[in-house]
Amino acid sequence: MDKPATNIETIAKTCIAGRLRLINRVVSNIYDDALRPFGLKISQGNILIFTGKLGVASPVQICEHLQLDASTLSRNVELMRKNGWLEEVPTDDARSRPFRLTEAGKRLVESAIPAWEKAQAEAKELLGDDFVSLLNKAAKRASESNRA
Amino acid sequence: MDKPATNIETIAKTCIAGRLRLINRVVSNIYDDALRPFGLKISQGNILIFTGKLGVASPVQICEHLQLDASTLSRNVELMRKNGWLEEVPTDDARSRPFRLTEAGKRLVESAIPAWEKAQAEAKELLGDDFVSLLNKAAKRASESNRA
DNA sequence: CGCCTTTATTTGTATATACAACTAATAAAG
DNA sequence: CTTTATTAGTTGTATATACAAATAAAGGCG
Repeated sequence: MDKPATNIETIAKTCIAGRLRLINRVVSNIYDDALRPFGLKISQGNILIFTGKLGVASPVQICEHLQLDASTLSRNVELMRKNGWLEEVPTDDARSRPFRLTEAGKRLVESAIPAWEKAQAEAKELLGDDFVSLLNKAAKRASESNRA
Repeated sequence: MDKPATNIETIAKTCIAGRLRLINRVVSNIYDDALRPFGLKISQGNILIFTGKLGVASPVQICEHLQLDASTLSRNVELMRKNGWLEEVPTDDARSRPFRLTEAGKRLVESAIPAWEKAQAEAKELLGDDFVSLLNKAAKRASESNRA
């Protein structure tokens, strides 16, 4: 046993991506279930939240913060624009297409907060406090990683 | 300040789902990059790994282990079957459609192990040892959660 | 000013994901 | 043994995601 050969068993038991993806599915489903009455999914919710925080957001800003591919965001924003939750903001740089929450978008976010709280509590209960505590640091590192 | 009103700032800073999704994107990209030379994505890789572990796997088994929707798995298995990595196994219960790795599937998994190891090391480095240590427990809980 | 590079976004294409509805087959009830 | 309920998968539809390529507008340089 000089070299501990990595085998299928080992990967099945230790793969970080596999575990993360599994947890991500379960947790995203918790939030999606809670937000369904509002016609909102957590994927879009997080974009709305960050947009609200920024006031006026450019796609490139959101993509950096959330580590989203630009093409992914583009389509997601388009859907939320059609839903009346986001609106474009005029700008001098014609390459950029910044946007902000509409009034309807703000009302949506406000009204969904109790559902978010419920999902958040359920997720915390499921994953355990210690894990959740470490999420912040890990997410910060991931958010700042520059692998492009 | 009787009731600490949850506001947009709070959600932006604390949403478990948002953080998990972000980490999941970054980490999945690490593995997908590493596995790209093999025409394999980590989403499929994990299904192959679990199939290999089980020997013969039924869709419902994989879905339970990985907390995947049956329709998701169905399409994913179909792709890997077309790629020659999975093959159907005859069964007496005509409702079930179990499958196993083909020889090519086994070879693929074996050949991709060094790339997986590289990605695994990179992910560990990025997320931190303490976080990775807690992943096991959290994933186990998520895997056993029964929210259907 | 005109060319070249960089930056910001969109479009084409493919996989991942889930929900709802459907099909088919076994199991359970009577 | 027939009817009903349960179980296993697939298909329709919609969003999420990323990569590659295309578009378009600034910015920099000679």
